[in-house]
Amino acid sequence: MPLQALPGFRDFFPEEFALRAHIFDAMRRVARRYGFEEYDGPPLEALELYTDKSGDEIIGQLYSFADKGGRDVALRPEMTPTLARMVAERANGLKKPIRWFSIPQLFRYERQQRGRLREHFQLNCDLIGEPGPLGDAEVIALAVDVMRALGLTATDVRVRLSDRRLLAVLLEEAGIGTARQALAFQALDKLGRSEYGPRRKALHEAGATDDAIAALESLPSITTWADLETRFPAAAGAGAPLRRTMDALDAMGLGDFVDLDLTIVRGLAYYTGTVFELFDAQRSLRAICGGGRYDNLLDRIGGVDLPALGFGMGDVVLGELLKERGVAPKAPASAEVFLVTATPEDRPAVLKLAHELRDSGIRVEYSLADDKIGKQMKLADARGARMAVVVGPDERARGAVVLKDLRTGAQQEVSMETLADAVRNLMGQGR
RNA sequence: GUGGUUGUAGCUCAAUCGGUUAGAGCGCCGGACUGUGGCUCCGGAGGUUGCGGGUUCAAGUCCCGUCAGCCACCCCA
Repeated sequence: MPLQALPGFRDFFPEEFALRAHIFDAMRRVARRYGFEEYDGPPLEALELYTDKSGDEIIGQLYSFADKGGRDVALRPEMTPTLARMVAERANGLKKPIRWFSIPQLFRYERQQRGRLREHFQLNCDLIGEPGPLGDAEVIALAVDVMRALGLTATDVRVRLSDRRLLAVLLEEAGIGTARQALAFQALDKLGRSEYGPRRKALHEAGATDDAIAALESLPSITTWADLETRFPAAAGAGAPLRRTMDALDAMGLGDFVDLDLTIVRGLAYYTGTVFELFDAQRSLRAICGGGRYDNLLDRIGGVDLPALGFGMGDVVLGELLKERGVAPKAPASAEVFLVTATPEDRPAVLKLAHELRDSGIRVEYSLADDKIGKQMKLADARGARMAVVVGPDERARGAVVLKDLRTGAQQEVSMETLADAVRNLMGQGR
């Protein structure tokens, strides 16, 4: 066996490529529907773009090396620094809010697992220059609509939504101040999992009281505004932006997808407000999508002080979910019409007709060898062709061919001049 | 990076206690059905049992290493 693809990298055979194209297509269609414009940047960047000011979380698993000129470079692990640079370059000339999206291939060097490779494609949508909660709703709605465009419903996929501004106040009220906030965020993220134990201990050692820890542990049980206002009457004000975001999603008719979930904090340190993740409803896969508001990041990276928010949605977990839910596309028929020669003398007519059909946009194939009709028909069938056109001497003498519907088996004689029309006519039926 | 677990045709799997030439279904290729596909029948190709070492008269099977997949951790784009 020849060399395989590197660990964590994928070969896309036609069937897999069909799934990828299906996902990309839904992403593009929906993003454009929201008025987002597509952009891209280089897949290889200077290492310092990531080590400098970006979140330290990523640099440990950068896919980096020295190029032949001795430059330290890295395959991009995320799109945000590139986006920040590009926006900063033209910030003055761009009408706000900026709505941009991209589907970059991203890389990271780490041990692969299911749903987590060394390479993936990720839809990135960012809304820049809008501080208000309607912007948050807009971006979350976009993510949800990609799910819907792919045939997923509120019983397949859930949005878990929180807000760091609200969390900070809640923790403060519970007796966990800003000094211990990072620890508390980590603990919150791990709550209910086996790794929570050590975080709890760390919190305790950092001086958090038993009451404060108990309050933190009760946050997952808060799933409605009523719960929140009952438990933290004084903190409800800090939840106002989040509430307006959720109200907007309700008004759009997408409320069914959304759960208030105070355990969502996101790993990246730069989030400053709304944070959200999309999961499969059964929670058996990793996150499909994650994002939030990062109002200070553009200033830090690009030197342009603009509020912003966005999300990343990877193709790997999403593809697995589509297969699991049975909404992945079947590989499309490679040819719609298959032309068959009865004798070698029919070849020129087949070539002419095939080319005319192709010119009119129909997917056409024909046997390249002078096989017997039966064998050519077998190939037509294997290709999934909707119909076959048999070109033989008898009909050809009359300027006609036989058009056969491979689904019903019915066939009719059609003049060569009207073949394209007859084909289109037949394709219009059924489907 | 750490720990656990699994590796047999393209795919899904079989092979007694360590015992002849590692099998089957599907798929693929070819043929029969002689101007018409699906069905059926016949034939064929395809394996260094992931790779390397060790134990043994004998290894797909036991041991060690390694690589790869999966799971958990780290981390989570």
